[in-house]
Amino acid sequence: MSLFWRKGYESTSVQDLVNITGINRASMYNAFGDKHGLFVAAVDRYLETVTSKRAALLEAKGSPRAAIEAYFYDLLDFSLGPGRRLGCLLTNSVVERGPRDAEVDHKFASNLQGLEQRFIDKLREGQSLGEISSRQDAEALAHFLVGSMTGLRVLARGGADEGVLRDLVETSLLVLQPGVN
Amino acid sequence: MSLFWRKGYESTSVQDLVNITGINRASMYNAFGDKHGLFVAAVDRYLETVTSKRAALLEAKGSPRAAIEAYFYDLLDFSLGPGRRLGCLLTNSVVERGPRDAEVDHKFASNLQGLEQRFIDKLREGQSLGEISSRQDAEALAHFLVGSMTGLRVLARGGADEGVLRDLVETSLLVLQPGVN
DNA sequence: TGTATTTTGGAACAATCATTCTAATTAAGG
DNA sequence: CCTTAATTAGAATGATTGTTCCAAAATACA
Repeated sequence: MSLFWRKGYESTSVQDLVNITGINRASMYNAFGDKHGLFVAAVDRYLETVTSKRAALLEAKGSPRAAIEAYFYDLLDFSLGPGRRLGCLLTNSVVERGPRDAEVDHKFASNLQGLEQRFIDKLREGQSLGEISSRQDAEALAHFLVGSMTGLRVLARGGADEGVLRDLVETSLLVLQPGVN
Repeated sequence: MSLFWRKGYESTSVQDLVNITGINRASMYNAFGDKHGLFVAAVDRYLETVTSKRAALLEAKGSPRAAIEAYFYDLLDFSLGPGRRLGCLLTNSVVERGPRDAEVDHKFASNLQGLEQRFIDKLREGQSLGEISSRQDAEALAHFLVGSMTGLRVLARGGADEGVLRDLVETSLLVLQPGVN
């Protein structure tokens, strides 16, 4: 998973994977079928561990807006960590392989849709509490947040300065602030 | 350029390039040195043609906010075109190769910085005219716009629905709207 | 303990990779 | 037209790719 995350699919050879895991080549093929099968398994593991842990922040009781903010700041902190400017494995994969890998394409779409739905729920909740702006409907805001998050991940991988990422997060969250309707 | 745009660097073989261009292998190596040299030339050409043409929209006289809006809607239209869900060649390249390709990394950073500066200029202008919000300084807004734009490009490549991209653009532009300070 | 099943090391595979070479052909310049 | 340079076709290079195979070692299970 780490290797695919860092180097992408094509640039990671089966030999690289054998070297870093210490697992025998034959065992790998026996367990995962082929390189692509192992790759898909790595992406799944990524989603189960890294991504879904952060998504849990969106389920927190209490202020919906605080939950969304916690989500974004957690992502920001992670994106800034040393040696962690890797972006998102799934996002990287869809950029590299999306058009030619239906499985990756589908995972990306469904993962994003799932997140979007969580956003929508929290946004609606926040709107009815009056702590989130109702200038736009929850769907539009959720689409906006998904786009902003995607930009954050890619800019992080691109090596953008901390200030850029921070401004992006802060300004995006400002959109949620209720003002004059 | 088209091939690298569509398939990325690693998945595009020199043989593919020979086939599609009709140029002899030896001539290519004579002109560009190696595959990477040709790739860099393709990225440069992309920036000169595709990207800089859109950047020119930001130089338009008249309303600065309208110029920024024109820029984003032009990008949106292009991103939605049939067979055009390719994202941005430079962004795709930095995702695939950034960490291991200093040249691509540098091009990405300097290109983004150039765009950011154009945004800043227009934003300042708009702020002094009162047609752009002064709740945040121009730098923060520019960083936000750069991030939003990056998200748009990546989501487009990921095959996101038109509505998602449109909401992302509209909501991002709404941030510029002056409200109560 | 004895049998069945996995795992291992490592060779072998054909295909493809980027790159270089040679020799023939075409184009350019005066 | 003649010479020099550039371009071509295509073979050849050695390295690396993903994948398979085989016999030996290790493990699991009864």
